[in-house]
Amino acid sequence: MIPTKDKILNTAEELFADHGFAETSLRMITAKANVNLASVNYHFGSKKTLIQAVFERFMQRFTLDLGIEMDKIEKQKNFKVDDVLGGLVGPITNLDQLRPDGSAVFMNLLGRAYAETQGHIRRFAMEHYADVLKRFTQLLHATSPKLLPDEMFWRLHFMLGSFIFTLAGHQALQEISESDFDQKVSIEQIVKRLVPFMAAAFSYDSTLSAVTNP
Amino acid sequence: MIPTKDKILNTAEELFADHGFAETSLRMITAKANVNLASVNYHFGSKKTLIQAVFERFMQRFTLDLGIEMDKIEKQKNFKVDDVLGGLVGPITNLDQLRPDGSAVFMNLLGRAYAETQGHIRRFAMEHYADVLKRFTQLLHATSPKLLPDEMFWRLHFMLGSFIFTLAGHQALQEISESDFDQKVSIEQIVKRLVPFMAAAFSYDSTLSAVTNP
DNA sequence: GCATAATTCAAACAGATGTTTTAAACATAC
DNA sequence: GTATGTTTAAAACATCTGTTTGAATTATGC
Repeated sequence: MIPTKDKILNTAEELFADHGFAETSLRMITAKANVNLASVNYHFGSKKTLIQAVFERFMQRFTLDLGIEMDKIEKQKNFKVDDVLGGLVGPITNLDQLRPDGSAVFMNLLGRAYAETQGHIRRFAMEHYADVLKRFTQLLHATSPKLLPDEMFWRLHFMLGSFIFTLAGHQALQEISESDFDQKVSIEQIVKRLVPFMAAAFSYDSTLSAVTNP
Repeated sequence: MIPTKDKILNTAEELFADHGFAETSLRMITAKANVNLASVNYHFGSKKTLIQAVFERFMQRFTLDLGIEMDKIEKQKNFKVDDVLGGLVGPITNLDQLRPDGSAVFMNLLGRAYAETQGHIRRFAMEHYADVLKRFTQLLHATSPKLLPDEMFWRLHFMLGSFIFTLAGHQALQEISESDFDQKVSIEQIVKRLVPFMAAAFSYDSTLSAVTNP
């Protein structure tokens, strides 16, 4: 028998990813999970903290795996941008073994969290991501030490946008890809396409403006 | 005296951008706009159509300007990726003359619309953007005719993600930039930094994998 | 100036929301 | 087996939501 607390988390996770936070009511969750309405407030205190709890499960696993991946990269002597960005593939796809379709669900949640109103999820997530993101930034910077800090900052967020946006909306993109090109793509394949694309952007030299065409 | 309909549109626009659609109630709008609650349903029918009306004002101007920009580029004989992407700068910044902080507001709305639940705004927007986006795609493809259609598709959406995500969250980024680097940046400056970055990504050749480092 | 239409207004509507309450059921320990 | 603490249950709570109503007001055309 699955504990009530877990039943709530599992169902909330699914519904949040599908419909968003504001659009998912506690009654929708408790009805689908077959638990009492009051149990959410009993176990989690409020809806807000339930949302954070849903995030926490994913983040723990993700940041753990990402940290390990960073360690590996750090030990390499001549790692490149592609290596650092490629380090994201594992931690993302590993979420699928945390739960069926885990990576997809997490990316949906992430996208929604970023568009969130008061940004309380964003703030909450940033606290947990802070150290990992810092290591990630440092490794990236090590591959392109010539880049000025402010340029680093912007490029990092440009990339972040592409990642979150693409993966949060991957369902729609997958459907289009299948109907237009007969290509059924997984999240892993999307990320693997995205990595060299962003790596090329990241390692371009802004001192030579782009006049290097034949 | 500003017509009630416009008062509603102006205030709704501001609140939607600041707080999101679901989190902005008609009572918040009508109170701030100093109009009667019922006037929203009288003038717009429903909240849903009000949201669309808010979008429409921006989209008309944006697509118009973007079309003009495309015409110019099309007439050049040897336009490059940077030229096509650079064509976005004008139409975006022009929104500031449509209304104070217009580009910022519009980008906020766009970001929120993309995270929207049922995607009714997304669908609505896509209908209006369809032809412009198609021209945009064609011009981009013309700069890199070797790219296979599916690779084109993905790169286009990777870029779209970077643009929308960055510009939708520009306020936070601007604040960080100012506190960390003492650099006060405008949306125009962000876009102008983003364009060569994405251009470099877009024009990278995936047949030669990235081994072209010194 | 009058009739007609368009707009504004206050009030109420019906329903959904998160949260709290109080009692019942359950589990655990002694 | 009784006492204690934990969990579930049904119901009510207060509040907020978008929308509708019907009368009052204002503007428009003649």
